[in-house]
Amino acid sequence: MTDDPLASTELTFLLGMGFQLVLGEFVARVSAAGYADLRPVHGAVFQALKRSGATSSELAATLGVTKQAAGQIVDELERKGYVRREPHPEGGRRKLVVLTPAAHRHLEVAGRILHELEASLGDVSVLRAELTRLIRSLAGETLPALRPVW
Amino acid sequence: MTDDPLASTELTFLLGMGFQLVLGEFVARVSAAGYADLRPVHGAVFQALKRSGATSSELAATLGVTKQAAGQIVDELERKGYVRREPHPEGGRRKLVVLTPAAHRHLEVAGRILHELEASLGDVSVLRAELTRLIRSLAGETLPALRPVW
DNA sequence: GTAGTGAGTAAAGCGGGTTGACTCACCTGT
DNA sequence: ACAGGTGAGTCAACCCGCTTTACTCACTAC
Repeated sequence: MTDDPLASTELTFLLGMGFQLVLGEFVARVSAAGYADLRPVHGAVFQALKRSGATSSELAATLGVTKQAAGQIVDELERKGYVRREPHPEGGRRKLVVLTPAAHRHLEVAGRILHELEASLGDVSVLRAELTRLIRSLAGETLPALRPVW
Repeated sequence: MTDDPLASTELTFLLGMGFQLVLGEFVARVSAAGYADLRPVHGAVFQALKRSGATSSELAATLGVTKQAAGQIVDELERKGYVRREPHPEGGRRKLVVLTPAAHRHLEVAGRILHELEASLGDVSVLRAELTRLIRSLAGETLPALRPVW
């Protein structure tokens, strides 16, 4: 017990493995809930758009990718019925990308799954506090985009 | 302070962001130390081979990729002078991939950087314990391969 | 010997991004 | 009024790292 190999494993690997396991479990449950056509990056898109939408260039900045890549993701989500491109209220060539009701339903399901998952892990309040401290000490005030990392 | 936005952030995102930040800092320091030609997966290869080498098929299993992908990685590291293919002592078509002195030097540098990085983060013993608990509860005894996730 | 097994390799394909070039709507200065 | 600049969007080409498919070859078992 005291010689658990994890005790001598680098912190970096512990973080990576923890993230990989939690994310894998989340993706599996979301997929089982009928969303096998969505990748984690699509969840990030939904989060970014859920308040009042955004242009795809704004979305690109949030996701930390080029605007072309963001455009491709929006194309795909539009084909699948999760977003629509509307004329932008401020005009120009801008288009406002907004979520459809299907996307809002997905957000509810994904949120529920995330909370169930977190609850099944026991008391994670200490872990949350420690991670928060770690993130603040490395990133300072401004949090970077969580790049698609899978 | 009590309304830190991170307090209401999903645990999954906290893990991902922590991992991304720590890994990014590690990669930046390793790169600055003269190893800009190496990706994290190469570090995983070095770890897997450092004791007594392995065949590329064994390496593939460790990394969680196909044997062709492992072969390509070995090709690249061989070109860069970090590994050699030797005849395998047990014969067959097997080849034993072993590290060159350059790779061992890299392992020393990377190890030192990891420990400096961890030390600069203050007391991470609680974080380590919590992560260990999380990983055990999701993965059980057998730890999965840490897939290249960047 | 002949058939099977398993390591290694060659080639093509693919997913998800980037780079570069372009169009078009709207400023802005003169 | 209109010439030039600016920024959003999009098309096309490319690239990287991995997978899939198909094969060659060394050895083993019958």
